[in-house]
Amino acid sequence: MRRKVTLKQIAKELDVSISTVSKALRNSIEISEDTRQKVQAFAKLYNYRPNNIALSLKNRKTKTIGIIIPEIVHHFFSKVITGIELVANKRGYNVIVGLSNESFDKEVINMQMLANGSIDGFILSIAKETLQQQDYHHFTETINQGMPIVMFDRVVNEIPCDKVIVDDINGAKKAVEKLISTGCKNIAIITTKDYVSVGKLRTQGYLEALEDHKIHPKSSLILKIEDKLLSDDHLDILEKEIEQLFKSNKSIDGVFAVNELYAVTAIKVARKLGLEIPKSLQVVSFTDGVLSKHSTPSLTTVSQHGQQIGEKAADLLINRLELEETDEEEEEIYETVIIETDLIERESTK
Amino acid sequence: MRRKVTLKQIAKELDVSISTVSKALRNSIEISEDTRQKVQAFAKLYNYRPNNIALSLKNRKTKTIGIIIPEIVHHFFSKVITGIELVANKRGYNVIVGLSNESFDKEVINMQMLANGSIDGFILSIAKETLQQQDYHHFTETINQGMPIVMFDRVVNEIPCDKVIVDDINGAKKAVEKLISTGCKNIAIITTKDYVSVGKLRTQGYLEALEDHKIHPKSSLILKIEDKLLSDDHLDILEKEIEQLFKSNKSIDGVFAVNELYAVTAIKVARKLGLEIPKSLQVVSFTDGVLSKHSTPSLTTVSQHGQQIGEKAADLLINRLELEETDEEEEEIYETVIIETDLIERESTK
DNA sequence: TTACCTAGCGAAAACGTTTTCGTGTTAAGA
DNA sequence: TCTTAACACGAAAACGTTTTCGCTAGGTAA
Repeated sequence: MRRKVTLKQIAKELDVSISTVSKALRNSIEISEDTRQKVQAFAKLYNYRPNNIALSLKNRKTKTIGIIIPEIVHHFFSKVITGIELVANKRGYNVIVGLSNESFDKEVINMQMLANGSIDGFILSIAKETLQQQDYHHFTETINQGMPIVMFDRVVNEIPCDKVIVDDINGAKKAVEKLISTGCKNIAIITTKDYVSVGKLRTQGYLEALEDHKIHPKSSLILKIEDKLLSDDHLDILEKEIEQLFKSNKSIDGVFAVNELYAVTAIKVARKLGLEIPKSLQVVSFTDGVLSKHSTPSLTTVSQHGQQIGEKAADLLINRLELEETDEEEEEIYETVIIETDLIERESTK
Repeated sequence: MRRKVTLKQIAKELDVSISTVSKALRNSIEISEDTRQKVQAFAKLYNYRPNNIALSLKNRKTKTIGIIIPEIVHHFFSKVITGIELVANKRGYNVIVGLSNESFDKEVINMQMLANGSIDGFILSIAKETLQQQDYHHFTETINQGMPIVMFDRVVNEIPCDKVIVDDINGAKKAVEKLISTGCKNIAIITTKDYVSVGKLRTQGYLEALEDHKIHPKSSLILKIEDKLLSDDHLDILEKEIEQLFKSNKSIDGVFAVNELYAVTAIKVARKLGLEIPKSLQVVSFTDGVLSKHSTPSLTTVSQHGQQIGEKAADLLINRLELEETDEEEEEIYETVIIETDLIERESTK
């Protein structure tokens, strides 16, 4: 087992100085053709590669991006990571992942672990607990220390940083309009409590779509689920709540669910109640994940283009990192990119 | 914007030496109570944190684990990452993720990027292309340079490293035995071509289960799918193949699918052909993902405990890293941990 | 008084690079 | 022969730590 070879070892072996080796490997004109060849041959033989850590220390940058997301076992977030990784790698960066698990403390700790030199900047989506507590000091501190952040999906406006968001309102509008245009008169929404920003926005889109078509929203058709129910353990509670919704509103002919799970659960319940889909009940969901595509009936859904979001976020971050490099005057102008959604029509609507 | 403060700056500010500051912060007895308090107060005020990169360089270890997986938009792999991240964080390590995208080249490049000092060891699952080409030099080279590897799920025996694998054979046996015990007489398997190691093993389990029950396997009931069809674009081809299987074998009353997608697709096709599930056709799948749980009917499935695999892999790797540290004599004894599967019974079987 | 100990601190090396700034040798020009 | 310039290379600093080893001043023991 031979350890990784260093410049020093090569220098010693060839009886030249470290500087000479370094220069020879970088094809400096200062070094004679002879020496250069000798060094390069030797380096190749021993498979020399510069030590990244030493380079990071010297250059004061790591060429690594830190990602903090609430969870990874989630179609949308893993798609985003795929996108980030794609452009990061293309542009010579690595990606280091921290999971907040929707917890404020873990988010803070994870950011501290990474902010001490391990990475050049963050791409993150805020934990639910953080959104609830509205404590964002760890973000501002990080930014104040000169480390740029790009937020995606779950963002807060008061933080000065680039952001990549989904057009939740319009996405929801598209979904509801689809239901309206196919003849639904009583459209229910299954959404989350308002502190989940995306839930709130999608609810808003739902209301706007109804308003645009002169339909008066009924509060009995708006079901707000306590978000913790997303965890699988509470699936039965979720089912009960939805069943209650259907039973007390027999006239429902369309459902807009703000995520896949709510949608498939709604379908499951509806079937149990003898409703036929899409004939007597149409369903549209948000988030185009594996469930939408492969459940029966497959779901008409609003696609958020997670990968594209990741790609954009990575580009924004790296652009800013490399701009700082040349122009020490950083402009404090931050961008908010909105990624448009698409409505993907499948079997759950007419 | 104030940049991160360093020992040097604190030293200058307080008019002491760098060594004194360092020692004071680490509560060395060499430093007087007075100085210690002064330094610690100052450090706290300016929120001093040691620079990770400098520590990594000095200690010759990064406290970071490199993960290379074929893809991340996949329930099993993201579960594994969750597990790795969990114990890594608990034990003071970070996690850096590389995606091979099932490509040999990307696997090699990713490993090279990380192996140059960025990480202390790898946890990985081999890309399909690598398995096909059977070129494993990048693994042996990494190991020869003194960097430990832990492989999980898709492993090759000839590489000297710790491994964490699923008991695919027994998992498949459990699945098939479930079908047999509920009265199935003609059990088909939908699997992958043999170069995918896990597909091969699950097929083997299927055959063994049949044999154990004196059932003669029929080659017409074994459908081997070209694995590239897993990508969504080829869904229709997959459907056609399965339809063909059912049509030419009307007597099939049980299906064992080696992954969720094959299973739900089989169910879809079966329904189209008028088969009732689980009454006239029972289905068991491998991999307990989101589809199994939430599709209708929900799937009886073999759970691989991805998170547990991740946790175990991380523990194995970190144990080895910290063993190297104390005892320079590394024992070249590698462990292969087998994680048992569980059969989770749901609606797709009787 | 001499010798010695100890508390408290600083200098310097080391981790592996890159880069700036010498410096010595040789050959060409005057 | 002397000056100068090009050439080829080396020394050293810097990135931010930790740690070993010395050093000094003051105190204690003989």
